[in-house]
Amino acid sequence: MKFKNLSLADCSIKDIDAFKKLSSNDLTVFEQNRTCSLQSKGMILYREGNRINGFYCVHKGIVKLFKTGVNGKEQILKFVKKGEIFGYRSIIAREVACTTAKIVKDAVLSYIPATTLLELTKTNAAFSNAVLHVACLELEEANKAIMNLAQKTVKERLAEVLILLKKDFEVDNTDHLQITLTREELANMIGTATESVIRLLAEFKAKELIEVEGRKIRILKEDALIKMSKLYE
Amino acid sequence: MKFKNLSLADCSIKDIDAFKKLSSNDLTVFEQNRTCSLQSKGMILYREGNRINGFYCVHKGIVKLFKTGVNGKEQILKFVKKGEIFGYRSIIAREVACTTAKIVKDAVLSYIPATTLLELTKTNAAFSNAVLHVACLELEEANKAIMNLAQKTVKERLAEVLILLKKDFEVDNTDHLQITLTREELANMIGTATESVIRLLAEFKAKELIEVEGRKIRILKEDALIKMSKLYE
DNA sequence: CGGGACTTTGATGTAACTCAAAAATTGTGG
DNA sequence: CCACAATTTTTGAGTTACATCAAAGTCCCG
Repeated sequence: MKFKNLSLADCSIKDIDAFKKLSSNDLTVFEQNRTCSLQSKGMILYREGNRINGFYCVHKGIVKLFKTGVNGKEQILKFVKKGEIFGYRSIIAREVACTTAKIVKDAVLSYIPATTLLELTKTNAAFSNAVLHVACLELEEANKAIMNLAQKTVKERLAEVLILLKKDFEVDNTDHLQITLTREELANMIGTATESVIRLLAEFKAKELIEVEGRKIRILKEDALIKMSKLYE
Repeated sequence: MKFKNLSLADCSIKDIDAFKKLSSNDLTVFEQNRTCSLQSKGMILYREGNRINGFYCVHKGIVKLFKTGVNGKEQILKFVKKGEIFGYRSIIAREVACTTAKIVKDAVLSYIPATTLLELTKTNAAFSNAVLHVACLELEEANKAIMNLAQKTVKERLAEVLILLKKDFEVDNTDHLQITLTREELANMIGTATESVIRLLAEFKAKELIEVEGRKIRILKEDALIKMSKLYE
C-alpha cells in the first residue's frame, strides 16, 4: 500500500499545539469545517505567488516551506512537523502565498478553508489568540535566523542547524536524526552552496562531532557543536 | 525647549494602523489604560533579555529594534515609525524581550501595560485579530529579510535597503531620505561591515544613482537601484 | 579650540563561491 | 530484480566578494 503506517484516523485537532487550549465547543466548529488528507512526498500544496484558500495542520509527516530566489535557488524557511500549522499567514494578511509548501515526508494533514479561519479569528478571541501566539513564536524564530545569517559564518550556521534539527525532529532508535535532508537542502537552510555543506560535514566527521551514512546523520558531540555554533539559550 | 514640535497631544490611538478598525468602545478601554510619553534620542526603552511589562505605539519619531550579536555587533531588525506598534511579541509569547529598543529620533509614544494587552487579546476578538494582522505582516517581512541575507550580495542588499527606506520613511522637501542613519547602522541592517557600506555608497554616488551629504541621502535613479537590488514586487 | 565619534581610504587575507568532472547513490522501468 | 538513467555527492582548482586591520581625515559639539 502506498501510505505505510499512515491513516486518516490520525487526524485529531487535539494534537495541534496551537489549539490545545480551545474549548470543546470551539473545537467542534473547527472539526466540522476541516478535511483530512494523506499527502505523499513530493506533493506541492501551494506555490509562492498563488492565492491560498485555506491553511493546514500537520498530524504526521513533514512539510517544507521555501521561497524561490533569483536564480531559482530555494531558501528554506521552515520544516513544519506534527502539531504545527502553516499557510495561515497569507490568509490573515490577505496576500498571496509568500512561500511554496512541499511534502518531504508522507503526511497526514487537516485543511481548513480560509473563510473558516477568517470567521473564527474575527469572532472568537480564544481562537484568534491561539493563532497570534503561533505567529509571535515564529516571528522570534525568524529574527534569530536573520541574526544568524547576518553575523555567523557558514560553519557556525551548519553546526547550529544540526543542533536545531535534533531538537525539533529528534532521533530514531539508532540515534540518527529523524529528518533526512539532501546536502542541497541543508545548504538552502543556511544560505550557502551545496559544496560548502559537503566540505563542512566532512570536517565535522573528521573531528568526530558527527557520523554520516548517506543522508542519515548521527550527532556524537552535541556540546562541541553547540559551542561551535555560538548558540546560547 | 527640549522636544521641538513634539507634544503629548499628538497621541491618538486612532493614528495607530493596527487599531484603526476597532470600535469606539474598544478604543475607550484602550485609551484608559495607556500612558503617553516623550522620549528623546538615545533613550533605551527595553533591553534584549529583560522582562518587558508593556508594549508601545509610535505616534511620532523613530525607534530602532536590534539584537546584539556575538562580538557586540548590532543586528537591526526594524525601524519602527509613526502608526506602528512594537514590544507586543515578547508579551504574547511570554518571553523576555528578544530585541533592544532604542529611540533614534525624538518620539511620542503610548505605553500599554502587558496585563491590558493580555486581557484584551484574550477577550476581545477584534483586538486580538488586529495584533495578529500586524504579526503576520511582520512575519512576511522577516521572511523576505532571510531570503535577502541568504541569497543576495551586499551590493544588492544595500540597493534594496535604500529603496525600502525611501518607501517607509519617505523624503523631505529637499528630496532627501527623512531617516538619517550612520554608515554603521546601514551596515547593521544588511549584515555587512561599515567599510563595505562606505565603499558601495561611494560607488553608487560615482554612478550617479544617489547623492550623499553626510548622512543625508538623496535617491536619484530609483529604477536603477531597484534593478540592481533584484527586488521585484 | 580640542577631543571623541564618525568616515574614508588603502593594503592584505581568507571564507566561501563557482566551475568542472568523477564517483556514488538512488530511482525506475522493463 | 537487474540495468540504466538520473540525481546527488564528492573532490579539486581557481576566483572573488567581502572582512579585517590600520591609519589618516572629517565632522561636530561643548
